[in-house]
Amino acid sequence: MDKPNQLFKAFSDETRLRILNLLAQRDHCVCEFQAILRVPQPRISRHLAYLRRSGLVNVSKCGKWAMYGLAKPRNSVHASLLRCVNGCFSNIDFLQRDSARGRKLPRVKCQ
Amino acid sequence: MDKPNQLFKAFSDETRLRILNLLAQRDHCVCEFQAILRVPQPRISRHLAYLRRSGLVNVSKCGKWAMYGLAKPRNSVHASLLRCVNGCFSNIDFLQRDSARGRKLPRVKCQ
DNA sequence: ACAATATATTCGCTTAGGCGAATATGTAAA
DNA sequence: TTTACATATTCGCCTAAGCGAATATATTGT
Repeated sequence: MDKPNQLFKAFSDETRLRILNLLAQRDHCVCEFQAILRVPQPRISRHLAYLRRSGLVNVSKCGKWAMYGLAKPRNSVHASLLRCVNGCFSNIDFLQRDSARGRKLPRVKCQ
Repeated sequence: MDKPNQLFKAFSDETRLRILNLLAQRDHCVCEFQAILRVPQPRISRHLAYLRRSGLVNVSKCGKWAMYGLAKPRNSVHASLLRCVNGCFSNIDFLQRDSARGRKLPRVKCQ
């Protein structure tokens, strides 16, 4: 497997774009995504599962939280898409609003 | 409209990736795509229509041929994706094989 | 033990979009 | 004008994947 178009498909949903954009800032748990994105929790978990299957994020359990972070790029398309997250996403209004909300969110105390 | 995830969706199909990759080299008509990609013609026309709707390519009629070319980027995501076409696609084997076939194809005489 | 919190998964439904086969249309060459 | 070529579109079918609602499971605090 590992067809290049699969990675683009992972970027082709708005909720997933918003998640990836937030993860460019720092790792987040599901409940933080809930607070920032204001969408139902099953929807967030569903898309996180999709991103995990695509190899774009990884999870680490930490007490009762599941911390999600961006995975290291495994090929050039992956790397290129990550550069897009960190670069051109700053021109997209609703993603920047998410980032702003993310910055003023208190961290979950983990460990 | 013009949601950023729509552009990624346009990249999320293999046939469309192959078309975009070939267009990075030069403009092509449908029959050239047929010769290079070796897939049925309606499939090519279908995906070209999709790419046109997405604002990624434009057509110009030229005698009995329809010449397709990459559209000028309209925003930063679009520009970023075009950079990916010209950059990281060179690491993808089947796309490079397409490009090679494209290079040795005789041009259609138009005008 | 119980309640609250955090997360994942299943269900049934609905839509987008992929496909090949067939067909329609437009242009040019004979 | 008939024929061949180039392209687009329609059809019916099928799968991927989106959604909310409900529910299951795990962990922690009381």
